Amino acid sequence: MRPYSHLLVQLREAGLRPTRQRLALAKLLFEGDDRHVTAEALHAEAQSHNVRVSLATVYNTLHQFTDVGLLREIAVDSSRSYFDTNTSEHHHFYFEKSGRLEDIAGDQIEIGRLPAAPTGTKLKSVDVVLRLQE
Amino acid sequence: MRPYSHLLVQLREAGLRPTRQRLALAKLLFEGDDRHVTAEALHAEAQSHNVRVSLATVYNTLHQFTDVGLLREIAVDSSRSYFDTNTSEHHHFYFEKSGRLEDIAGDQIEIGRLPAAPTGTKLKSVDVVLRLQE
DNA sequence: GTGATTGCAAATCTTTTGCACTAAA
DNA sequence: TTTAGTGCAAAAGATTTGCAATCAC
Repeated sequence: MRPYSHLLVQLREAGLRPTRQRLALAKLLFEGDDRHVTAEALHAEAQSHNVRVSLATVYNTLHQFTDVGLLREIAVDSSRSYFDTNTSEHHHFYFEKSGRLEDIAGDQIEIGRLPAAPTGTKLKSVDVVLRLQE
Repeated sequence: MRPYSHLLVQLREAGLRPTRQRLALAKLLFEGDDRHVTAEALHAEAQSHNVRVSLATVYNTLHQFTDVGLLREIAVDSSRSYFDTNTSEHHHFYFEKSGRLEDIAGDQIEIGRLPAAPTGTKLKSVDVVLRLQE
């Protein structure tokens, strides 16, 4: 039995070499429930699982995964980047005090009407954030 | 005739001493059309108008104005903070390549249904960002 | 006067980069 | 081999902070 073969395939298909670091980070990110991570947090998690990865590689990997569509980057706080393992259409609660993000299923928010994208531009995404005070 | 008396009053009412720097920045921000600024951009604008203000004071002032409700902070890019002089309910187009923001009137986007705020939290705002590719 | 505000420079925090080393194909 | 990927340390960029000097009241 080959462990993590699906992750291996997933990386290969995305055109990324399945290196030890990428596989380990993919395992942390994609096994289990959907999650929201910062680079710093994922790096700490890797350390605590005895995965040796540099912070620079964590940053590189998060961006590469985002580029190939395995992750989605969420802008809710101008001081840190969050990455979401759920790439389907959905929205977010943002707990301002704790900095935590929580998914809102796409069908939980109905958007009735949208303005057209300005000429010469293409609508890339509709991001809805419900900011919460705790 | 006292110039900028309305700005002066506005600051006083907010509990902020109308210092030379705050008045000058308020003039740049609130006279004329609604606008979106970064600290860096406002600082540069002040310089070019021969207003001597330090960048640190621009940051302080933007945050103080935000705290008293004269500005609204917009999170669209994890690397810089934008401040919006339009504090009424509305949304934004974000031109990813150029980093420009454009207002969308509140009534241009209809949100039909929203999930309830989780127990123990209060909904502070509903932020909708339409990301555009140029 | 006295307490708030400012400016400067240093510090901090997140993220990126250059480059020699290592590993995957 | 050959080329992509990694780690490190340094650099970069945005923002904050400490503190003495200055200003508003």
